[in-house]
Amino acid sequence: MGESEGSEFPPKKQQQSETADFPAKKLARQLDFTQGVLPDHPQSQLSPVVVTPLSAQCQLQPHPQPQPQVVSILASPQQQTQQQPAVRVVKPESPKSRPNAELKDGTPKKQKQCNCKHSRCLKLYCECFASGTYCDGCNCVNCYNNVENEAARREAVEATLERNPNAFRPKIASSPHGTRDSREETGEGLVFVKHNKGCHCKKSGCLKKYCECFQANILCSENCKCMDCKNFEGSEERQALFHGDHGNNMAYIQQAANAAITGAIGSSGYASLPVSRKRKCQELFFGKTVKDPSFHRLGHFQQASHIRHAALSSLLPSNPVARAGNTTTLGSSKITYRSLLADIIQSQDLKELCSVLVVLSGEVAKTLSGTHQLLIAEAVAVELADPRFLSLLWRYKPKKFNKKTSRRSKGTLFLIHLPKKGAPDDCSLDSADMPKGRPMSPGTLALMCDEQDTIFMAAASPNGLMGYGCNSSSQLPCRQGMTEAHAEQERIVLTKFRDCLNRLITFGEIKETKCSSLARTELGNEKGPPSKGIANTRTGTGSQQGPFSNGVVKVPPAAKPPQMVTSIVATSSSDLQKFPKPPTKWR
DNA sequence: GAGTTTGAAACT
DNA sequence: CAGTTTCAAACTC
Repeated sequence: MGESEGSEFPPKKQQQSETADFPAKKLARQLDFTQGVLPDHPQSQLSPVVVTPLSAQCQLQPHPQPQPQVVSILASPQQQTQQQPAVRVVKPESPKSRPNAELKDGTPKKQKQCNCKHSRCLKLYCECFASGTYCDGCNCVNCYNNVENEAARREAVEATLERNPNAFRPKIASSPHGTRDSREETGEGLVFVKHNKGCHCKKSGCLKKYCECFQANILCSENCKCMDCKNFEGSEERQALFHGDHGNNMAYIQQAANAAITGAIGSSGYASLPVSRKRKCQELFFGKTVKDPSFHRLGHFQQASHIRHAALSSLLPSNPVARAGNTTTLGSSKITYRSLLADIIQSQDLKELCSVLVVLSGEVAKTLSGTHQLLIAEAVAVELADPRFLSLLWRYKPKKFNKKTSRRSKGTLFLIHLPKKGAPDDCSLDSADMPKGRPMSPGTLALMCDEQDTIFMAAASPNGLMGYGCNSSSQLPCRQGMTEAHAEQERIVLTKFRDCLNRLITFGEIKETKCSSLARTELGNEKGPPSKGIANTRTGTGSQQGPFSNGVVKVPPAAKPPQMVTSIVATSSSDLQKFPKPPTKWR
C-alpha cells in the first residue's frame, strides 16, 4: 500500500457531502451507474450473465435518496460518462438477504453497511469492496475504500485481481448451464442461476445465510462442495423454510433451518433417509470421503434430480443430471424416477428439433424481413433451458447467418430474463451484484469498460424476450426488433415447436399405455421387473419416427445444412399460411 | 450488545 | 493445492 498506516487515517467514511461536487459523481448519479462487471474471460463466456433493462428496474427500485458517489480509480470521469447504463448485471437475491435494502412503506432503506475493522475495507472480506463500491455510511474502522485513498484502493484492487481475476465479477450468474433448480424460487423466469464458485459449507446445511448460495436465494449446484447440503430442489428441509405461509419471517426460517440442520425435520419424501444420514450411508457404500468433490456433486444431483425435476432431468439422454442420478442409484436402494420419455427423446431428436427450428426460423425471416433470423429459435432454445439446445442451434446454423445476424458468438452474453407472469417483483433478482445507488467502484467501472462490447443491451419487449442479438453497439433497432415480422416468425416457430411437443406427448402417452398394460400383466403373473418390454420404443422399430420428426422435415442432423434449408424451404414456405395461431399464452 | 459460529478470503 | 489463519457476517443468548 502506498499510503500511510491506517491509524492516521480517518476512521469513518467520507460522507456524501464531501464528495457531492465531484463531477463524476454527479454524472454517475444522473446516469444511475449500476452496471455490472461483465466477464471477458473464457470462464465467464460459458456463464452468460443475466442483464435486465434498467428501465424495467426503475419502477421497482427507486432511489430517491442521494446516490453515493460513483468514482472510478481506474476510469476517468470522462470514461464513466461513456458508460452505457442501460443494463445491469444482476443476480437473484432474496429481499431477506438484503435487509438494509428492503423497502418499508415504499421507502428504500439505506444500503448495507460494512463493519470492517481490520481489513481497511480493502479486501474481499469487506462487502463494499467486494461489490465494487465505495464504503458509504458504513460502520467500518480505518476505511480505505473511499475516494481519498484511491491509490491504496487501486493497489488493493490490483492485488485482489492478481489473486483472482474474477474477484469482482458476480458470484452468482445466470446461465443455461446452471442447474434447473433455481428458477422457481427466484422468480427470474427461465434464467437458471448458480453460484460460480459454489459454496463450501460444512455445518450450516446451506440453509443459513452463511451459505452464499442460500443467501443469494439460489440452490446449491454442481459447483458447490458443501457437506450435508439441504439447499436443493425438493429438499424437505428447505421447503419447510420457505413454504407454510411464513413468507419472510426470518425467525421462522431460522428456526426451521436449525431444525433442518439438526435433523428434526423428516426426510424427503423421495429419499429414504435424511440427507446427512443418506450421505453417510453413501460413504459406507462407496467408500468415498466427503472431501471428494465428485462425490459432493454426485450427492447434489442425486438429491436434486430425483425430486420435482426428475422428469426433466431424465428426459434428456445426455443430461449429466440424469446420468448422475441413474448411475448413483445403482448402489442404493432408492427408487429412481425414470421418465417415460427417457428412451423416446434421443439426442438425434434434439438435433432434429433444433435443426427444424433454426432452419424454419431462418426461412421465415428470409421471407419476412431478413435480420435476426435466428432470434426466435434461440429464444425457444433458451426457453428449453438446456445449453445443448443452444449449442446445437449454433452448430446447425447456416454460416451465412453467423456472419450476418450479429456479432454474438457461441457462449457470449445474451439476455434471457423472462419476467414471471404477474409477478409484481419481477426484478427481485436485480441488484444483488451491483448494489443500487451505491458508488460503483473504480475497478468495477474499469472492468466494465472492457466488457461493454459483450453486453447485449436489453430492450424490453412485450413478450418478455428481450433484445436477442442486440449488442451495445447496435442498440438502436433493438426496440424495433420484435416487429410484426418477428412476431410472425415467432408464431411460426412456436407453432412448429408446439407440434413437436404434441408429438412428444403422444409418444409419451403411447408408452405410458404400454407400461400400464405391461405392469398389469407382470403384476398378475408375479414376474420380474417390467423392463425389457418397455425399454425402448424407438429401437427395434427402425422405421419409427422420433417425436420431433414430423414427417415433413426429416433431417440427418450432423450432415447437411444446405439440404436442410432446401427441405424446409420446400415445405415451410407452402405451409406458412397453414399455421394456426398459437395460443395467446405463447405470445 | 456481547459472544459464538460460520465460511469465504487470505495466507503459508 | 491443501492446511491454517484471518476476517466479517450471521447467528445466539
